[in-house]
Amino acid sequence: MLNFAIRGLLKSMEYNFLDIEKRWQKFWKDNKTFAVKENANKQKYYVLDMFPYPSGAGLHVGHPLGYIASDIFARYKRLKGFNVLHPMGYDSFGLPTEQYAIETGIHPELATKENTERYRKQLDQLGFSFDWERQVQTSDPSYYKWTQWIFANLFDSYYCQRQDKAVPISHLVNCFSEQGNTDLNAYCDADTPRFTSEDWSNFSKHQKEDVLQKYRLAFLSDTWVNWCETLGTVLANDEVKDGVSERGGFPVEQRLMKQWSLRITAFAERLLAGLETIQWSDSIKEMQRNWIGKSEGVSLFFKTEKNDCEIEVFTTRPDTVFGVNFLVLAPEHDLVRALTVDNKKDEVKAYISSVKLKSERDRQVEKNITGVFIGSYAIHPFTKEKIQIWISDYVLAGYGTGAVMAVPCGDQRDWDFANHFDIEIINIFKDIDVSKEANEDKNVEITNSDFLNNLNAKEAIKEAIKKIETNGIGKRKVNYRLRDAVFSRQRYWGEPFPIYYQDDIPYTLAETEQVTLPKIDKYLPTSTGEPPLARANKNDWNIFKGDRMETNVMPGWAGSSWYFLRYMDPKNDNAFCSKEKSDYWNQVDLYIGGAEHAVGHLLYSRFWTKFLYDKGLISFDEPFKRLINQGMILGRSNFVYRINQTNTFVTFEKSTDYKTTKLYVDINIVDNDILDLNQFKQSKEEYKDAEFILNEDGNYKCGYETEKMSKSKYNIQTPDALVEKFGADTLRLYEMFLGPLEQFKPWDTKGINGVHNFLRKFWRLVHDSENKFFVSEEKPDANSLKTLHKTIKKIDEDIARYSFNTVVSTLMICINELSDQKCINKEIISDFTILLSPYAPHIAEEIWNKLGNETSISFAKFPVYNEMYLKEDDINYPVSFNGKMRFNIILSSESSKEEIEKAIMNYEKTAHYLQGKEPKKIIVVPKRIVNIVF
RNA sequence: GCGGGUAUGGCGGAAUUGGUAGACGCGCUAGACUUAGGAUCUAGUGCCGCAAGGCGUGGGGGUUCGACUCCCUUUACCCGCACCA
Repeated sequence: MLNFAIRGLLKSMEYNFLDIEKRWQKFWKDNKTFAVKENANKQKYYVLDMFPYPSGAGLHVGHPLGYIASDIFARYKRLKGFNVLHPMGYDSFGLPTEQYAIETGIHPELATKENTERYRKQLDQLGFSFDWERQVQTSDPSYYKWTQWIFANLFDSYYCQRQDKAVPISHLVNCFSEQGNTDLNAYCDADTPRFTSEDWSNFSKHQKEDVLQKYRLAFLSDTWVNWCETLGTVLANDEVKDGVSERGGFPVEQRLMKQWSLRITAFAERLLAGLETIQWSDSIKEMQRNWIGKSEGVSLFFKTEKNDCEIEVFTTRPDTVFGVNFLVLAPEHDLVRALTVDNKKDEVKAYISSVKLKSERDRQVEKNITGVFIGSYAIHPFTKEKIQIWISDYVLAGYGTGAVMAVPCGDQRDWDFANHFDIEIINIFKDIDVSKEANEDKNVEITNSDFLNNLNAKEAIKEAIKKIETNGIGKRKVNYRLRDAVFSRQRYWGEPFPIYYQDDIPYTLAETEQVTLPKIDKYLPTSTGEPPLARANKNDWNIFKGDRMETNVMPGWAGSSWYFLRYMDPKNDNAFCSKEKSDYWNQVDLYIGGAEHAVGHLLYSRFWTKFLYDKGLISFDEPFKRLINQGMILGRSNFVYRINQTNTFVTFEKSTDYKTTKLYVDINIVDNDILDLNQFKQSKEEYKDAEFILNEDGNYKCGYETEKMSKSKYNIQTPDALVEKFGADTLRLYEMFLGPLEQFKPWDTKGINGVHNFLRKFWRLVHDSENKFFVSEEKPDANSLKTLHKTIKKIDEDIARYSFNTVVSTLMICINELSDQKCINKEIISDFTILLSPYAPHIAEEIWNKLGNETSISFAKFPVYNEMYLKEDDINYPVSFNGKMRFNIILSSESSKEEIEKAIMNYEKTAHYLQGKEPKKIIVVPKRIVNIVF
């Protein structure tokens, strides 16, 4: 017994990570080790993490993965002499907290405070080198003041297409009063009316503002939304399932609502082009390209038979224009009402309301072909023939012009539609059968098409556009799928708009005024369906101007679109960030975060950055130079198998012999897939009397599956328990050791002992049996120098390609070799400690300190690789026969090709592998390999 | 349907420009020290085979003296987008 106690004590004396880690975390905090200042003499490096939303659930082992990688990189860059900006903060506005407030009545601000404090504790225990002096929090009024400020700037700007940049709206007003808008090249809504300077001066202030709204980069517009009456809110597409809200199952309808939008579409081309200048993964760039969805074609006008209106269609295939024999409009199209003939009105009305009940997603899933002929006709611009006008939900109001020229022979959807409604299919393709399906192949000759006959698609497109433009019936046009970003949320926990209304005209508050979130009694919409902020009375607002304040709030991505700039100058009261500071810190050099933000956050921040650049407020127009998306860490869920209608659970091996139900079991009561039966019985009342059918070893073996970590799957691994058991250094190393940063990988704690042993092995190398630190002052021997420099070289190379997992193995190999060499040389150990420090900073500080250093290892000098130490006198050549490696032979590195050939031909084993044949060819790659072909 | 990615031992993974496939770690096997081991140390460990040898990077084909790596083709899985005119 006594023996046991002493052993336990000795073991804890060995490498006492708990004590070491606590001590150094305190040291860093007390000494503000990682607080950073601008320093013109030092080269800057900016390493950023996607800041977390502080949820109530806290961190699981997947969260810190990216933070560990970025921290390693930041620490590495510091050792390399860079002035490193490595901040952290919280994206603290958001729905879950608001939902929690609705349920409990607890103010989101309070819940947010608790959550951020817990996050901070969990982050601190992992030893990150964040500069917490620079923390930002999007829900903090001193932060969102500037989010509001940027919004107000967007409101006061329009996009000038001549200068190709955002310009103050006051310029536009000047143009209007001097020359109207007829000769203006400014980005605006398609339905903007043309007016002269005289018109402008005669406009009422409402009319003037209506016009300006068509140009402003932040503007009010009627937008189709998924409105849920019962919840009193607008829902995102994925919150709607089968026409009802996912939460609660309440009915949802399409409704036109006045909402703030941001004119991101004005930046579409630049957002596309900018992708060429940044180092992001191909998949993310491709997703953004997809999202922007550029297509080049022509917009073509079809006159209508009776009315004097024209229908504009967009097409990428003007070459097929002679195949057009009907038009299809989106049911929501503006002209539908005017073009519907009297005896079709009821049918059209019924169709439109049936479409309105379907969400956009439903419409996409729907495969039934529906539509209505609205009774009137358009005139084909070339053949002058009468063609029918239809409406159908396969045409989307939000894409292109909301109308298509139907070419049934050349477009499968048009073909299906024509086929379904028995409309004629005109064939314009030579020797192609279109009676079974449309021909979408462009490599065919066109016929039956007047001036386009005998051309292929490519030539015909060119010709068609030429003719369309000279005839004045249309224009070359670039179309984007990207839509303007809806910027209003009918919620409470978000940034209030710096907007008030007077006579229903929106005005921004003065720059000196900041509106903050008013206190309200409940976090729910009003009984009339107004957003929660409408509950605030006039004197609940810190500022109240005009007739009413804006009661929507901004969306979650508002604050995160520019936070990387605020870190540069987090306490500035006079600007969102001084130009001086943003000039110094400049772009984010390395940005690490999850791929789930591929298009949302990453596109919007690019947009805001370009806007701020246009305004001359920053001097770069792409925010994140290099982006890395860390892969998700998946959980490993365990299952038990209950035999149906019984309380008996059968072990995995025998589960197929019975009819069973597979149930999740908490991974905390399972060890190596073996279930702890007692704990299982205690875990739930219904399991109290559970019976078991065990396997041959007398154990209950659980099934397992690898899937996303979530509470409901009982497979959450928190870092806390692991830090306590193995220490933060071990956890950091282990998360990196799991595999490539960008890959998805299952979490499994089995291997964690391995990296823990590595740290202990290092500790034991420099401590004697009494756990006394000991290194030798002698000159290092050649072998150890070789080991060290091999390691330095590989680490430099690996970090340069963000291969963090291989660095861990390299460090392990280094310690294995130094241990074999019994190397406790002070110089070698010092350098190794520095190499290790970005990964395991606590143990590194401890050893560094014991080595006699008084300052933190964080600013030590990264050892420099010296080729000299790796020189080899002998090379161990692998010798292959017909490409198959047979044996190794040690030869001098100085040997010539001839000498190598000779040595090998004389080698005893060679004859055996030649099987009596003569070699045809001997390939010698110096210092690499020898291959004998026979 | 379109776009992007992945596939290597029992497991996580390594192999950077075509040059010894399986580094490193887990697990497993045997042994040592131990009253004990979920500690430590030593040796072994891709598969088949007693061996010689053969086979091996999802499948098939090709280029090459030599292919996990390059080309063609195919399968499975993951991610994103989609009646996009």
